Amino acid sequence: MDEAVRAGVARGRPRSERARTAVLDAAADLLVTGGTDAVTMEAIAARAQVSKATVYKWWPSRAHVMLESFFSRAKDTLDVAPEASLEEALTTLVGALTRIFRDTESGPLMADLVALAQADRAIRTALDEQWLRPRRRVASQLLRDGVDRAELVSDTDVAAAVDQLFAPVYHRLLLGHEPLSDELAATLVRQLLAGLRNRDPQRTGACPPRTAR
Amino acid sequence: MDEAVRAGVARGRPRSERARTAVLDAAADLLVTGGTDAVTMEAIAARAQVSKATVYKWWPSRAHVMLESFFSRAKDTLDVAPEASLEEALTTLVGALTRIFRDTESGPLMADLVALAQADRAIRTALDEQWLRPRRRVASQLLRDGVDRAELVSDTDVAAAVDQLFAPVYHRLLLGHEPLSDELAATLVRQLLAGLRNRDPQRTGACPPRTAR
Amino acid sequence: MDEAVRAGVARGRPRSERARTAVLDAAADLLVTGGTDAVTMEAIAARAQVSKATVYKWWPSRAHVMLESFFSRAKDTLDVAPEASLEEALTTLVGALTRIFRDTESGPLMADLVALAQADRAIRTALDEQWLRPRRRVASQLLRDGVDRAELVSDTDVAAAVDQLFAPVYHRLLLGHEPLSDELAATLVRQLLAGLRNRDPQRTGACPPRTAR
Amino acid sequence: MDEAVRAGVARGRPRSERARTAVLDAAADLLVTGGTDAVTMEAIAARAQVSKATVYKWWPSRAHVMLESFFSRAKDTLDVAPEASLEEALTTLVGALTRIFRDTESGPLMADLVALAQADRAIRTALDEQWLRPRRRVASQLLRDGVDRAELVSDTDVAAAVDQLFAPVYHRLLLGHEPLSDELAATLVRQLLAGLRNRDPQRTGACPPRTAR
DNA sequence: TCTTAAACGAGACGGTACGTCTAGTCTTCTA
DNA sequence: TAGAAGACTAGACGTACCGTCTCGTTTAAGA
Repeated sequence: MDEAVRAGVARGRPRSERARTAVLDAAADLLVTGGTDAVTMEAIAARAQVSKATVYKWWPSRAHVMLESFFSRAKDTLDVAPEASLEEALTTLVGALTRIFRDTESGPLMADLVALAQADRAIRTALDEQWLRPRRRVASQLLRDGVDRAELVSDTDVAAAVDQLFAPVYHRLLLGHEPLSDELAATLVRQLLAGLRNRDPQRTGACPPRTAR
Repeated sequence: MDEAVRAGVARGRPRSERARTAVLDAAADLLVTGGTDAVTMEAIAARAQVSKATVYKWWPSRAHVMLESFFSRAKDTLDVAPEASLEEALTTLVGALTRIFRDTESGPLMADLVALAQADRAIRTALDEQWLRPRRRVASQLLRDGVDRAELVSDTDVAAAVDQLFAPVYHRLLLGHEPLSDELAATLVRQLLAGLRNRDPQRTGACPPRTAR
Repeated sequence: MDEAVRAGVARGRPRSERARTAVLDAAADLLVTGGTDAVTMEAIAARAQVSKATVYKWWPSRAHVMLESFFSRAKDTLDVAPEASLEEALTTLVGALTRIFRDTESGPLMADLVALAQADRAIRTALDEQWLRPRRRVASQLLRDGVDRAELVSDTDVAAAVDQLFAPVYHRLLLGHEPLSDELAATLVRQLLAGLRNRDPQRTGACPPRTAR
Repeated sequence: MDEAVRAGVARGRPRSERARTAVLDAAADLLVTGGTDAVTMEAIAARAQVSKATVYKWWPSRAHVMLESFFSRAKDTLDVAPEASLEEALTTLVGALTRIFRDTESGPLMADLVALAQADRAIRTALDEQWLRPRRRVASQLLRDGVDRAELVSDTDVAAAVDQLFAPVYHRLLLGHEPLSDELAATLVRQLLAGLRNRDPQRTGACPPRTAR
C-alpha cells in the first residue's frame, strides 16, 4: 500500500545481513592475503559466497566495498581524557592512529583506499569527510584551545600543525620508508610542541636566540 | 656476431628515441587529461603511435612507464645555497617540492605512483630509493649539522622531523583536504624548528612551564 | 483442513483470473511489439503488473506462457460444412490456418513456439498433440474418406499429403520467403489433388502418359 | 605503407584458421550433444579453446556462428543428372535435403537456425538468400521447364509447388510429427506431379469427374 | 652494395574481470 | 493461501584491457 511505503514499512524480502558482512570480510581478507590486485568484485563475490549482482546492488564499485569494510573495522577512539595535558591528548590521538594502521587490517585498507581515492573523487571525499575531518577536528580544537589559553603561540597555523602530527603516519603507511614505531606518536607531538631549536645552548641561560647558521 | 655482442657494440636497428619520449609524454598526458583510469597500456601505445609490443619491450608495466615519465620530468633542485640559514635551506627544499607537485604534471604523476606503489613493491622501492631517499638525505644532513653545532636539541629524531616537513606535502597532494599553498613550506619549517609552545606568556619571563590542561 | 482438501473445497485466497489473463496478454503484446527477445519473464511480470513469483507459480517457463497465450487466442474452426466437396473442405481448413497466421497475433506466437520447441521437448509435444494433431486428423479423415470412395488414388500417402497442404503455410510463416497470400490455400489444394502433370497435351484426348524428359 | 594497405597486403598477425574451425566445430558439437541451450558463446569459446573476444571479433552473435557452422558442413548437391526425368530430378533434390537433415549435424543446425531466425532478421535473410533461394531456384527452373514443354499444366503456381516439395521436409524436421523417411522424397514428388485424384475409378474410362462428397 | 639482426607497426590471440541482465528461488508482509 | 514486493544465487552476456604472439617492414652497422 501507499501508506505502507510512506510509513517506511519494509516490503519484500529484507536485505541479508549475512551477505553484507560476508562481503566486507571477504574484501578485507583478500586484501590482506593477496594484495590490492586480488580484490576484484569477482573474487569478493566468490569468497563471500554471494552473487556478483548482490555486491553491485549495494556497492557501486570495489572502492565502495573497501570504504565500508574499512569503516566497519576502524573504530579508533576520538575520546581524550579530560584531565590529560595537551601533549598527552595529542599523543593519544596520534598513537591510536599509528597502532590501528600498524596492527590491524585497517592499515592495508587505508593504504588501498588512498590509492583508490586517486581514481575516484567520491572515495576521496568520503575519506576526507568521514575519516580525516573528524580526527583533524578533534586535534584542531585541542590546538586552538592551547592558543586561547596562551599555552601555544598565537600565530600557530593549526591546519599545518595537524598535518605535521598526522601526515607522517600516513606517509610511512603508504611508502614504508620508516616504520610505524611505538615512539613515533610521542616524538611527533614533542618535536612539534617544543620545536627542534635549542634554547639553552651551552648553559647560557635565558631563552635561546634564533641562531643563524 | 658474438664479438660484437661481447663488445657491447650495437647490432641491428637502434632503439627509437622518438618512441621512448612519445610513450612517456603520452602517459603523462593521459593521466592529466583523463585521470588514472585513462592510462592503460593500450591507450599509451595508441596515443604515442607506437605498437603495444614496443611499450612492453622497454617497460614491464604501466607503473614503470609512469615511473620513468615522472623522473623524466621532476627535476627539482637538491642544491641549497651554502650561505643560507637552516630555516632558509629547509624552506627551499620543502617549497620546491610543494611547487612541482602543485604546478606541474609531477603532482598527478606522484599521486598516481604512490597509488601504484600500493600494488607493486618494485615501484615502492624505486620511489623510495630514487626519489624520497635522496631528498630525505639532504634534509637529514642539514638537521644533523644543526644538532652537531648545537643549534638543534640533541634528542632530535631526525627521521621523524624530516617526515614532519615533507609528509604534509604528500598528504595534501593525495587527499586534498588542504591546499598546497605558497606559505606552507615556510610554516612547516618554522613550526617545526621553533615549536608551538609559548615561551613568553604575558611577559612572565623565563621559559614556560608545561601547563596542564 | 484435510476434509476440505479431500472434498475439493477451495481454501484460502482463490487464484486471480485477472493475473492469469494479464500475463497471457502481456506475453502476446510483448512478442508482437518487441519480438522474441522482448518476451522475458521479467518483462511479462512487469507489464502484467504481477509478481514474478506468481508467473512462475502457474507456468514453469516462458515457453509455457507463450503456449497458453497462443491457445487462448488461436481458435480457428475445425468444422467443415458437410455438404462441401473434398476440395472445398480442405481449402477451408488450410485457408483458415493461413489467415490466423497472417492476420492475428497467432502468427508470431506460432513462429515463436516453433522456435521454442527446438529447445524444449515438452513444448514440441504439446504443440503436436494439442494443435497439429487435431488439425491433421481432420484433414487426414477427409483424405481417407476420398480414398475409400475411390475419389482419390488408393496408394495415397495421407500423412505426406497432409504435410503438402499444411507445411507450406508454416514454412512461409517461419522463413517469409513467400507471402501468405489469399490464394495460397486454394492453390495448394488444387495442385495436390489434380497434380501438376498435363493430361491433355495438344488435345490428344485420353489420360496423359508419363512423359519422360 | 599505404600501397601495402591498398594492395590488401596482410598487416599484423594473420587470422588463425585453427581458431575459426575450432569455433565452428565446437558450436556444432555443443548443439548436437547438449541441445540449443548448451550453445552459449561462453561454452563455444571454452570448448574451442578460444577466447571469447576472438569469437566476438569474427561473429557478431551466436546465431552467426551457427550460420557459418551450418554452411561449412551442409554441402548437398544441387547438380541434377541432365538425362534424368523431371520426377527423378526433383526426387534427387528433395531426397538429398531429407538425408542431410536426417543423417548429419546439418539437421539440428538447420532446426536451430530456423529458431534463431525468428529473433534475428539478418539470420532469416541469410538463410533465405544463401540456402533456400538457390535450392528453390533449381527446383523452380525444373518445373518451369516442364511447363514450357507442356509436361506440366500451364497454370502451375511454381512457388507453391516448390513449397509443396520442400516445406514438408522442414516441417518434419522442426516438429517431428512424422519421420524423415527414405520414401518421403519420392512420395512428395509423385503425389504433387500426378495428383491424388483418381482418374480411372473402377475402370469407368475417361478422366474422373469432381465427385462431391 | 649487400647482408644481417634488432626494433618497429599492426593486429590477432588466450585470458580475466568488468558491469549488466535474466532466470529462477526465497522471504516477508498484505489482502 | 494467493499475491506483491523485492532480495537472493547462478551464470551468460558483450566489452575492455592485459600481456603474448606472429607477421611484414624499417633501419643502421658490419661485411
